Amino acid sequence: MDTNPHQSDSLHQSEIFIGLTREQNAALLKEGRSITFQPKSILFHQGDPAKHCYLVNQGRLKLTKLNEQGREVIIGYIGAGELTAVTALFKNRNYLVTAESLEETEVIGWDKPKMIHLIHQYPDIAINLLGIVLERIDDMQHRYLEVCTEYVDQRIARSLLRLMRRAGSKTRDGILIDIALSRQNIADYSGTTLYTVSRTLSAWEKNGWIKSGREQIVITNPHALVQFAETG
Amino acid sequence: MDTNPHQSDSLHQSEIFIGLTREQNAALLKEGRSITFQPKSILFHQGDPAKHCYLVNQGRLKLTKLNEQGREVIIGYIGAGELTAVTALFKNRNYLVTAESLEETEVIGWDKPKMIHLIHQYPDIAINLLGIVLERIDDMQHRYLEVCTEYVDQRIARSLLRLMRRAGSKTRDGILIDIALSRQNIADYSGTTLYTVSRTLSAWEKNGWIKSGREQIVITNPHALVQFAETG
DNA sequence: GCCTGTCTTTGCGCTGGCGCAAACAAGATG
DNA sequence: CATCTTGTTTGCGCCAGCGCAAAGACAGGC
Repeated sequence: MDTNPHQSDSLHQSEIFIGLTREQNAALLKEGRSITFQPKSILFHQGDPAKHCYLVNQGRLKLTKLNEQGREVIIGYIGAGELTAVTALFKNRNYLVTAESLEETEVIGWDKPKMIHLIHQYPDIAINLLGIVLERIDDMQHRYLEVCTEYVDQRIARSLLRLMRRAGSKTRDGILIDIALSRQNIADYSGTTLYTVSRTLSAWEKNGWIKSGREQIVITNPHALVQFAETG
Repeated sequence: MDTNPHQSDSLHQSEIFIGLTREQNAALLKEGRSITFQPKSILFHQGDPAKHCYLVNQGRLKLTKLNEQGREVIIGYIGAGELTAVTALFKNRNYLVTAESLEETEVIGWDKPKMIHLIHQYPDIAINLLGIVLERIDDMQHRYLEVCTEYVDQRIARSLLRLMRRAGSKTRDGILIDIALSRQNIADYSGTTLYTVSRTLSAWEKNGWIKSGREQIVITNPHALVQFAETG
């Protein structure tokens, strides 16, 4: 599937459209190209020449990064209304991360010349992009600080809380993180190992702070987790 | 000192001016406000309401970030032609880091309304800002990956190499890092402790890779350091 | 309903790196 | 030149967290 996107879905909620008129909005969408990916597809690999920037319209992406030895970390999970690979639009570079769809995922892609042209017409787009990119810096700086200064289990708590805020849905038991998350995934997102994650979650389950299953986390006591994340 | 900046110095070298005409360039400078700080002055504190974005014209700034317990990391060092606190222009937020001058430092500051106005006139400014900010994301993502996956001494090697590229000056013995750097500073920049840095540097000095003194590092064998950083 | 593959748990031993303490070095000050 | 302050080195003990290994749990396919 590979069509022209039209004004629909949850698109208008994205930060990239803030302050744009209906016409500007439509022009932006018209220049983009809608693509739908099956679950577990790779949108792009870290190191490939960066051609397109993507807005997620529906579904969810996992962004990962490898070092020279092949060790992996998860940079983030992004969902509807969020952008990735903005680098492709402004630098002649390779993708900095690998993007993989978790579910069936629809994205809108723009290439560099089109977006540069659009920005010259509607500078508000650039301002919105700056807002989005600055948000990511904030996130990365925080997580960098945390991994440098805090204990592993604090960081695991912070990871769960972050994922809860992005993808939490209320259930009878507590707040379910609506992403299939293995212990390994949580480890890669927290800068630790699956063993340590498993031990830590077991302890929290005994405390009654969470309920966990196979690739599933329900947070039953967010307040306790916040407290723990901040004080250790 | 607090005057109107004029076209001089090394200003034109900054990424923010790329592709601007002489007039646009002048307009941008005209809206900014030049301020000179004595060594070891605080430009702004993390947590203060973010009012101004700064371009360093001369001198050098240290950017640091604290966590809830007061543990500190160094986010980076920036010199002439580089920007900080771009957040101030696009988010109604507080400063994410603390900025301190190392030497006597001249900066140009812009506030939000002026810069937004300028961008609407000259969208290329926004494109340049995006390039700058994306560069920082790249840096933070790399360092995040490194602190999650690599050994301390690899990270110390990478820190020295980064600082060498930013502030290295060739001398008879090797490449001198032209910043007063204590072991503590290197530790805060690498996510470790001053003791570990000291031990590691001692070992490298024995290997003949570096020569170090009080708050001073000369890299005598950069290639060996690169090799070590990548393979451990 | 059984089998297979993936995910999770937990015991156990090990080690990378932390951090105290104490001695030493190098500028700064007067 | 003597003193003071601030930075550096290194020995030593310790522990947070890693990672193997082996067993257990769960889900999906046929």
